[in-house]
Amino acid sequence: MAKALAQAPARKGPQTAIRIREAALELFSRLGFERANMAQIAAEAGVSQATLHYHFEDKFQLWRAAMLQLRAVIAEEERLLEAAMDTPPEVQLRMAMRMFLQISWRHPALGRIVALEGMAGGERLEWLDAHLIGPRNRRLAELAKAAIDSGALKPFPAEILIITLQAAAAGVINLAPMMAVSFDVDVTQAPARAAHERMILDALLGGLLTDPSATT
Amino acid sequence: MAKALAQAPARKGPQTAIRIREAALELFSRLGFERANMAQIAAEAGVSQATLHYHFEDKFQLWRAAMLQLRAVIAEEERLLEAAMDTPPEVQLRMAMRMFLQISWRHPALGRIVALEGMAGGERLEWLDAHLIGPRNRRLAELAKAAIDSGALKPFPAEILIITLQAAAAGVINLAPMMAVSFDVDVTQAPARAAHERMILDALLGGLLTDPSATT
DNA sequence: TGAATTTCTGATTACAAAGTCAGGAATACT
DNA sequence: AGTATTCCTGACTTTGTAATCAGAAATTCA
Repeated sequence: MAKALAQAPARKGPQTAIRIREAALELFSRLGFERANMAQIAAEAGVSQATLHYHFEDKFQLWRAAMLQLRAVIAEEERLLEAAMDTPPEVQLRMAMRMFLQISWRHPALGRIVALEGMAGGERLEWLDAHLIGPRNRRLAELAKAAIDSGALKPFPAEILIITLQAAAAGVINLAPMMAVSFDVDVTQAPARAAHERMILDALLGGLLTDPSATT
Repeated sequence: MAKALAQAPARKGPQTAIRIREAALELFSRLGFERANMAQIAAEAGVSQATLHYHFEDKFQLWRAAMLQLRAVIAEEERLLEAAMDTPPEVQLRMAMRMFLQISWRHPALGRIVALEGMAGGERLEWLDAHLIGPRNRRLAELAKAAIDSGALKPFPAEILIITLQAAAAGVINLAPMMAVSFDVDVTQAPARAAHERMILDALLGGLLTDPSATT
């Protein structure tokens, strides 16, 4: 009966595919690839499990399709960064981190996916590197290198610096369940988010700069 | 035949239980709870799968037993911290972070487990909070609060600060597979580790202090 | 209208992985 | 020696889950 209502257009194709991808993204990011199961995703999307296999060949392909949803987000970030190409690298880096924070709060799935697959290794990480995170990581590392060469950033290995900054920024967001259990703190509240952003951008990034007052 | 050698004492009980726990810890931490399977763990430990169920009731209990192996490590850290109770809180915090880094490099399992379960939530996180990470987290947060009250640390929310610092420190270690794929960098090499430690303790922690030169 | 196409589903299959159990082998106890 | 106990195993059962498939329902097109 609920079905009859939603099923008014029998060829509701693209719409259901989108719902499936959204449900898949949510569950994959919250639970990881193995723990998220097709039945759950189907239920979340309001379709039968067989429908998943009609739209997507197998679980891995569904996962990739869900990941590609995130590309639009990344693309937007890249567009904004391009527009600031002529500013000094340390300013670009700060902008990039600010965008990373905004994106991470708006799309916590991204950070969780990267953390999950980035720890595990394997074919899904290879795929992520090629399609989502690799180009971005390498560009940020170049930015850090440029900032180090110009003397604005302290001379730490650029790759380690970039990953550490991102891990610091995403940590509190990814570990929200632990923050709730250990501290009974809800970090999704606006005040917590604002403090978090200041801490990352001013204190931590500031500690990496040779002259913290320069970009503030 | 290899069995006959190792099996000299037929009641090799405790020894095999230990081997099982070690294998379980390694696999659980590398793959997470679901991806690690009993057959793998049994093979790694050199026993049959049924033996796992002889020593441990089920998979969850085996997981808990493996986690308890890590308690000794944590306990050592706590002991060292107790000995420094009379130093200023910001110095204690720096010590704690230095120990956290050492422990994380020596036992990468810990950080991976915390990241995996801390993102997912659920009964395993509750258990970890009660038995492994909760008391430690809360003590570090108290330390941070004290350092903030004394004016040594910038006034960010202590809980967020502590988790961010740990996430920053563990990030590069946990994400070693991603560092390898994205940058072709092996962060387990000594130079990378030394740079990482300086970055966390001096630059990042320094950025959180009101007077970075105080504890260096 | 009626055939063809697209979208979706219930029922089923295939398989992997957790968990059970009867019994064998070594050792300890008397 | 003989019995009991501990430790371990191969074979089996059960369960959870991905994947398949024949066909139903809706829609489009001729």
